[in-house]
Amino acid sequence: MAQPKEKYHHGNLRQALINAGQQLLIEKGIHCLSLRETAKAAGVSHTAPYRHFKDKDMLLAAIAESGFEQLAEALQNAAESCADDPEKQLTEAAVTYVKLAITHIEMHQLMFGNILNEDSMSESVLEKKQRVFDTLFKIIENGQKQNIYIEAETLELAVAAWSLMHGYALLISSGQLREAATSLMQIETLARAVTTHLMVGLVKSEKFAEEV
Amino acid sequence: MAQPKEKYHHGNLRQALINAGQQLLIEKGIHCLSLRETAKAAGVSHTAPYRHFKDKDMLLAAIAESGFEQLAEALQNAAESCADDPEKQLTEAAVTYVKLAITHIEMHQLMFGNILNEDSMSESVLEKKQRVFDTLFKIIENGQKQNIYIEAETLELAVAAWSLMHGYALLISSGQLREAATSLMQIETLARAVTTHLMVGLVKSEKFAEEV
DNA sequence: ACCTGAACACCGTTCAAGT
DNA sequence: ACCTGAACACCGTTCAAGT
Repeated sequence: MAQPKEKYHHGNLRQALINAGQQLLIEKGIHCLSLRETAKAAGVSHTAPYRHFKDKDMLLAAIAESGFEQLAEALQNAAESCADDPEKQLTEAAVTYVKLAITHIEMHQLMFGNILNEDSMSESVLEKKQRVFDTLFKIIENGQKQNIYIEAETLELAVAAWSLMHGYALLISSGQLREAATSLMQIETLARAVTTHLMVGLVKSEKFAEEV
Repeated sequence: MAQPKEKYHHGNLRQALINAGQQLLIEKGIHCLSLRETAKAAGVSHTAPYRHFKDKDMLLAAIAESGFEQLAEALQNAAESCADDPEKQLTEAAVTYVKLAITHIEMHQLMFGNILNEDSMSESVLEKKQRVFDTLFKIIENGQKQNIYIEAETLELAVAAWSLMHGYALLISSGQLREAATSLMQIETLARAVTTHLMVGLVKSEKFAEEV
């Protein structure tokens, strides 16, 4: 009785394939994740997945779905842990984003590495992906309401913040910043520094005082 | 006489393979670029490339090399076009970076999409890659010398700037910002806005005046 | 030295066939 | 309905063999 979806020989082959695929992704990397091996790991023939996914991309998107969910939730938690301090909210969100990205490099690459085609994402995947950006957007919006952030377009500020943390995470995870930061602690410290630079700006404020 | 490297039936099979590969990369995308097709396009058997490249990754790295070179040069030109104005230098570098990334999406993805293994890059590739970051670093350094940018670690500021433009370019090229900007003009406008936000900061400067 | 062709162990996908 | 096995057209890589 338990679950309503008792099937052929799996309780739920769809979910079993997603789990097996996620496991393989973590263990062997995105470029060694094959449909055939995923099916084998789930104990079915290599054509069985086609009962549940139109093609390989659809399986990958389904695997990424839980990643988007997890990321949105982590950002949400980070934001809620310091709801009274918008600046800290943004810093913590950035650190959370970067940490999650580099501790789940393969998953992050699947999610944001241009591997998934937007067309091969179901509505529920797109919705979860959107939630990631929405969380960030709300942090900025909140900071503007509390009169901490400048009154520019919220979207512009959110894109700036997202670009910064996303770019930083990718530069780290692709090894481009190996000379600047290697240990997890250095990476986090640099992440905080970089986020602060965005909040405070690169240009000397005295200069603006002069100009204005 | 011309070139010293007159070979079997190609003047220079190595270069012919790089060119053919680059062509295929642009036409069909990184995931449809195969060694076998590249060899075929260059008019040799599918095993001939192994005379010139240890494996497929080495061929890909060689293709990316010219991309790094081109990018470093474009950034250099952008910087030189306004050597007297550090703020403009950074904005123009960012716009140049983003433009090049999105007009050569496939190449940019090969260069920065975590496809190439650092280990499978020759010294000359690594050196050209480094030049990209160096150009950016020098723009910041120059701005600091001219007393325009704050006196923090140059490396931190350069990483912030690079993260921002890199993240923005990748978010654009992977379609994550389709709702925020679609046309090339919108993309450029948003790039300028985002770069300005980094330079000026998200946090209201009055707030700092109060605090200090 | 430089290139080829056959061979190997993999892919993703399709399709007729089985229960 | 759900799954299988053979088949197809691709991969990257190795290796003995050709000139």
